[in-house]
Amino acid sequence: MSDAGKSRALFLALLALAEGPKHGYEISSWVSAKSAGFFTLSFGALYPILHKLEQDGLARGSWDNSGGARARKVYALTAKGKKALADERSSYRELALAFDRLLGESKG
Amino acid sequence: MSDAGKSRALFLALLALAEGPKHGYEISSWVSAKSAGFFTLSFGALYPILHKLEQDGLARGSWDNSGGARARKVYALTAKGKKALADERSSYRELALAFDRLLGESKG
DNA sequence: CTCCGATATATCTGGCGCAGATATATACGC
DNA sequence: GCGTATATATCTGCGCCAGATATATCGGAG
Repeated sequence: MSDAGKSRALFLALLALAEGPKHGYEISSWVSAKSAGFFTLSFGALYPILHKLEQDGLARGSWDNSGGARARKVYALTAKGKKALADERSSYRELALAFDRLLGESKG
Repeated sequence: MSDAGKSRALFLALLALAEGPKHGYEISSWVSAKSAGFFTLSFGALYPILHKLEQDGLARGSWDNSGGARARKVYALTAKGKKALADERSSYRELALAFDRLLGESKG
């Protein structure tokens, strides 16, 4: 198997952050909303990804304790993260093309 | 996460069998050839799938001991298997559409 | 003022899909 | 007789992810 599209959850998280800085809960909501419920990003999948993103320097996380809100950690894509997303995008495009070729050949 | 596209290997195996009955080794070769090497279906993934396909009545397997060839088990899609493939196809289409909508929105 | 649901982050567990390694056996060319 | 390609099969380990669980705060309903 090709390893393209290895982790959907990672791709979706990067996609959410590409629109602007967000905290975990917000990313999860964004994914559900923007995909009309088709995709769901569970917290059990999301948080480890967020930590890895920060650890690998793809996103910068900063605590927002601004008054009257429970503490939330806001993540913003770094330049490296934007590049990683671009890579994921082209991987996805290749994957989709490969599938389309296969699907196109057999039975219109 | 949506469970669409849960198993690429299964989809690829069904796709190979849709073109005509094949045995395991042949399915693996077909996938590599038709995708120009983009996809690879390892035997460790393929054989368990083939057994499950037979067990679930999606494919019928029959041993071919015809003279001068090592014994090979040829699988052919059943009506149920063809329906399963049609379902996989439409699942894939939905998945691709969902991704395209998401990708289209952020950064054309 | 208390309960409850929504917000919010986080970890742990188990299941599943798959690649790679390994085992076994036969056909064919050299 | 030997190596390579053909052929089926299982086992192991790793990575991804859903669901369960824990903890804490905020705002509104009662």
